[in-house]
Amino acid sequence: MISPKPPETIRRAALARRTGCNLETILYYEKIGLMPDPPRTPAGHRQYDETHIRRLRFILRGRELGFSIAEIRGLLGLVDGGTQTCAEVKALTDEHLDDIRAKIADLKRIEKVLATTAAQCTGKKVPECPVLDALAS
Amino acid sequence: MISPKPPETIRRAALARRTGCNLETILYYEKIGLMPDPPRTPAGHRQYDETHIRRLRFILRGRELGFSIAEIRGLLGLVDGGTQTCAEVKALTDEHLDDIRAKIADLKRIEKVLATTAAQCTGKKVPECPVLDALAS
DNA sequence: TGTAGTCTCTGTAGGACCTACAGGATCAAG
DNA sequence: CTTGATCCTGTAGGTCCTACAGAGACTACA
Repeated sequence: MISPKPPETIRRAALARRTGCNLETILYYEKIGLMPDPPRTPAGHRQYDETHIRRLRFILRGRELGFSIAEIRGLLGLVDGGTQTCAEVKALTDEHLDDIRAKIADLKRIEKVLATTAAQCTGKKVPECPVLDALAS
Repeated sequence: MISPKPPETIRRAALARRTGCNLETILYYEKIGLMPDPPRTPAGHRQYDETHIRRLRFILRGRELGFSIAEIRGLLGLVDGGTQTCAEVKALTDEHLDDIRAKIADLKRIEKVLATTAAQCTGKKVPECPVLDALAS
């Protein structure tokens, strides 16, 4: 009898390729506890699956968006631990929401300015650029 | 005769307070060339003005939004240097625009998920959290 | 004018978050 | 069974700050 669904594991290099993550960073995230210790082959090679891919993508995107490791740990904690009370989760979530909405607002301001700048680009010199004003206020 | 407008300078600690920046980080940004060498008092103390405040706020917010020092340098270069051609500025700007729009999209996805999560918080246990799914796809 | 308190300077060391490499074992294809 | 890619552990390095040390300067108030 053939086992109906072999677990479909990938190794570290494949995980790196599929997420765009640096090879070594995967080890680092494991060391600091952001990524779980994965199962190993008898020879000690790490075996990852879909859940690892999703988790790593989340971490990477979070970092790109300016969340600290601690903040990502917090967000992941909302997923991992069923141990928190609902009130705690709500407080944490609301905090993150405020932060995220502020970031969206800022990015939109930059976007608008850059789009305007790009639109003014018609072969002349750089206009008196209002980029700073947009963000510094 | 009184000089009609004294230049209104502030010192480093005041700049730090008004921007939320760490005191030492100001020196660091000066060292790496993100902030200009400001004028000094006869005794060598740095004198900052409004333009420094605006520039520093821009840098800080940029960092919070996940831009690297190099990227911020690029954005500031759009302001500082009148030396680039318009085509170069446009290419740079468009690149940044793509990045920024991707970030906005991601943040909106997280926002939606978190808002949903928060809304489900009614005193029960943590729901099967779809946070990962929202970002990892 | 003294003197306390806050500020400034330069320099260097340390922390957070990766990233690269060394030296050796393992694996998959031909 | 060899070859080249991949894996392991460990450690050293890079970026981006952050903190502190030790000495000097500025401000306010008695």
